[in-house]
Amino acid sequence: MLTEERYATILRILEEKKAVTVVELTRALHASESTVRRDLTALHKSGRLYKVYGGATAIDNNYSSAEEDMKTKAGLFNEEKTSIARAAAALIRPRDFVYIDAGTTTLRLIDFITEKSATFVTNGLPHASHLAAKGLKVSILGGELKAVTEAVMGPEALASLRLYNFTKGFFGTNGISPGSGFSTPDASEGLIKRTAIGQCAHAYVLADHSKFNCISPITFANLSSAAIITGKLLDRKYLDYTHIIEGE
Amino acid sequence: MLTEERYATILRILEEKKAVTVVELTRALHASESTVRRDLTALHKSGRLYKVYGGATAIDNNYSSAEEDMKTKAGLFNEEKTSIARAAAALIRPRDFVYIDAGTTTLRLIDFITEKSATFVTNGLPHASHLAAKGLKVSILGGELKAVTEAVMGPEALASLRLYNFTKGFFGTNGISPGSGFSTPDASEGLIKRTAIGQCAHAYVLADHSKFNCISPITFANLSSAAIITGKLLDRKYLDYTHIIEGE
DNA sequence: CAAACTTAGTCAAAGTCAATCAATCACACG
DNA sequence: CGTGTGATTGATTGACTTTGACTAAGTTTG
Repeated sequence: MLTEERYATILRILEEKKAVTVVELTRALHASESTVRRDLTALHKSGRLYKVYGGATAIDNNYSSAEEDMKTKAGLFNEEKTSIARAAAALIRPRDFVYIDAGTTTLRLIDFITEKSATFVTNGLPHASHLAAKGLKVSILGGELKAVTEAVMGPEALASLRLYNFTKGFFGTNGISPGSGFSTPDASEGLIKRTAIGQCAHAYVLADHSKFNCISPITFANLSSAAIITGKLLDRKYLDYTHIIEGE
Repeated sequence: MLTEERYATILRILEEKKAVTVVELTRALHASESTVRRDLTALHKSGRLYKVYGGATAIDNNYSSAEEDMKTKAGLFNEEKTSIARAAAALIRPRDFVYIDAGTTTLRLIDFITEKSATFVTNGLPHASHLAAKGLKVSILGGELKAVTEAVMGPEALASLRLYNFTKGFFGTNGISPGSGFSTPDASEGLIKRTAIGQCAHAYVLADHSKFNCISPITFANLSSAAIITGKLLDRKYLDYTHIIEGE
């Protein structure tokens, strides 16, 4: 079987089952464990799945580009995310210099921006595109592009980030926990987030309630380094660690 | 069997199965492995399939949305532009380090790229997006975004451009003339083009016949600094100034 | 904390590749 | 009718890529 065929089969299985073990794949593909592992490594590198101990899982694919409307409307906690985006956009003041992190939550934020005198910098391709379409001043970070998320990553992005001093920054996250702070599944993504947060006078993390008490592999900041903007705070203990802004 | 018959058969099988091995094709075509390989190489070069190790896969342009089709079909000199794009894409060799200039002509070029081992850098947002969707290695220049063209501009873009040494670069133009060389209407755009061309070992300007003997305000290169890829060369005098590649 | 399992890395074997070459064929020309 | 020319084909080659088995190191689980 061709390499590409195996890739396609693996991704098809993942789409269906969301998670699969190496052993299951060796049977499905009639290939050796070594080959399956190599395939998973390649697909992981190109961002088409997450490799985990013992197998792989489907990408957390709330990211998207073109068919944004369709996907977001189908997305989870849609109302909550909208109210979060609205609350975040309200924080932007005249002549602010704002960093917007790649990701769907922050993408929604752009729709609610009304402040025309602010300047924006982002590492998300769709974000840059939307901001420009609204007639706002926008720059994009340079660097390698990750296919799935359409986000700019890598050493070049990090270097150019360090030149900026943002007044405000808006970030997405996959997990929030008192012990592990804000965390994300991808290492290079985490590195960008960590660096960007360091360049912001005020950092805000946008998170719906499902992200609380979750831990992802890579921590990119501790709780005290950013305020959290969320829909409805269910777990009051987070008030001990950082400032919380509730939407609506 | 005639060469064209084999081509047709291969493409028909691919359309149905999406992937096929060389061995399967030798049986289906009653031809030797050498012949099948030669056919695949030819079809790959002309952008009608992807050659992969062990066989070939169908081209999946699932990213080219209906909207885009409309746009491209509505454009002027559509056929000529397609053949220019095809000829340009065929120039990309394994491990090339390629710059792709923002603009619609170069955007079309991306559809025909079959070389997976090359690395791409671009200043066009849609270009980066398409390249990434095809699973190619791609970086984007950092800098300010121009709203209309979705192209990255400005001092930051210039600075990061100077770090790269491209093996090949593909550019659009608004005017070509013996006296004023290649020219464009926008100053900052011209500056980017000028700098980028300087970083390319081989530069190619893609231009349909309507661009010849036109002059735009800003000259970004003289004729000798880039080869011209065009559909059909009407004015033979340009052969005195630079190398010309005619599509189809 | 030890057994069971998982992993990245190395290696030889099998498979695949582009390049070369001689054989074949069609066609043109004298 | 024979010879030359160019195009196409299939066999062969040495170089390269992929594969699966094995191993030593690391991780999970009871």
